[in-house]
Amino acid sequence: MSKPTLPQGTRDFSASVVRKRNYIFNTIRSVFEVYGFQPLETPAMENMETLMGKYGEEGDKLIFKILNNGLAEGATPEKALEKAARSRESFEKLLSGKNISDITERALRYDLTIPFARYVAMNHGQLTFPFKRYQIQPVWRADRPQRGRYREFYQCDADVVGSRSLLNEAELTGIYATTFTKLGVPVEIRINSRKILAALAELCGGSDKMVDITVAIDKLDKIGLEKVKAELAQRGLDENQINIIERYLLIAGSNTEKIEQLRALASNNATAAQGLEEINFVLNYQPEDAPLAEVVIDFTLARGLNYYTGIIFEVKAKGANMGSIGGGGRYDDLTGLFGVPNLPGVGISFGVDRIYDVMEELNLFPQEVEASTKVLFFNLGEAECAKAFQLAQELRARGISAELFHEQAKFDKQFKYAEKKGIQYVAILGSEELQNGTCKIKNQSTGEQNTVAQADIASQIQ
RNA sequence: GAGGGUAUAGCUCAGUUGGUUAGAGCGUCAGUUUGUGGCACUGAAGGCCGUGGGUUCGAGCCCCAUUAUCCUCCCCA
Repeated sequence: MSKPTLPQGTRDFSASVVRKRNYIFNTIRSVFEVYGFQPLETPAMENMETLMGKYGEEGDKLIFKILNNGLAEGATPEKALEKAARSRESFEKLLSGKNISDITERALRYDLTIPFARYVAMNHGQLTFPFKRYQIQPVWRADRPQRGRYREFYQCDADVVGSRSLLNEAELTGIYATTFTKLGVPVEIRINSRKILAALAELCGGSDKMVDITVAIDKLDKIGLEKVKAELAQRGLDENQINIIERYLLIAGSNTEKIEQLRALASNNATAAQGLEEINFVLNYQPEDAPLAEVVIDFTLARGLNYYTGIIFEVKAKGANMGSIGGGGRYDDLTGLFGVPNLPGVGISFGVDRIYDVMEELNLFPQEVEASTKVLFFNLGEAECAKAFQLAQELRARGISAELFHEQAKFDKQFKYAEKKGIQYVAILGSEELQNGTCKIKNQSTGEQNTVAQADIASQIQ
């Protein structure tokens, strides 16, 4: 019998990790709530056709598919054989990349946006627009695990659907800013507009080149200007076009400086002007009570998902070696994919698992997040134990977490248990205290110890 | 999908040109110590050296394969 293992890229979470993760979830959820978003949950699995083709060619490969049941079963042996034969045929088709619904018709959720779009398309008659929902659930991707990348991870999404107002973008920026400030994580919220990228493509003489251009410039941080230029040339852009892109990529400085430089470069392009207007609007609504979040323009920001049409977001933690910890943007017609056209939307996503890793790396979790049991009653004899049990119950009734040591044991052992579990107070109730109706309360961190009346224990440990 | 590293005690890791009975620190358990923990000391338990082949008189060490895991690229949260 070999040791049991976990599927690649999945994890168990022990008590302290769960507590810290919940701290992040609760912080994000509370911000979503105060901005007026409503919760939604969708199933772990969706129909295959709901997901396929929504994330690009690469994305389809990363979707976890669920094998159909009963691939070789039937009411009679003959039918079972027939079914098995059909399954074999379908499997051949699957291998050659054709119709696969005979083999797999369900798949695990890949993100929260597409299931949300599916939900809105199914329920648009009942919803009040603009519809603001948030969703905190795990998603699954058949990616190769590595640092900051898991096969099962949580996303926390907030989307507004049914409104073209840029106020939504401003509010979502505010959600990012307040959440990361509450969590104590210094971040850069990078924004750009797909319209700016479209304008760049227009300036280079072909909107059809937009994908080529964005794919190449998105790599600027990683491979450098020269290699980006080489890649552009390889993708069929001429010297003049590459020249314009180079000037575009060299835009730098403060937000206002960047805007000026872009204006100079794209002075008479209407699409660029629209994009700049969007960016300006969002910048003018920067929240003032969120000092840890800095909103910066990043004209090289492109983002892969091809359904974005307006403002796009990406969040990077400052001082941590980690990819983006959040992202999102505006999509003009997401539900169109599901037969309900003309419903625009905009949304953002938090990557909790990466936020956790960053907070762990930068040591940002407040100590009290890990607090468990508040007080441990020592077990010092039969009668003492009975009294301690009663006192523990009284504390529990008042919402104070209390434990009674499970057996009579030496002080040493009971103290060590309290220490290891990080229990803040121990309550010592021995024969003497039992007789006097008192109890000794010791603060584990300071070593301070007081004898108090049994009725006063709760107030003593608050 | 492409490339690289690692695999030895519960955990982190040593292990000499290939040579007798594979080590350390931490952790665990027990004792010093049955009314005051964290410290110290003493002792104990705990290993098919990832798995399968091969080379050799002899393999934890060399070779091949395989699996797992970590990292990089692609892409992403």
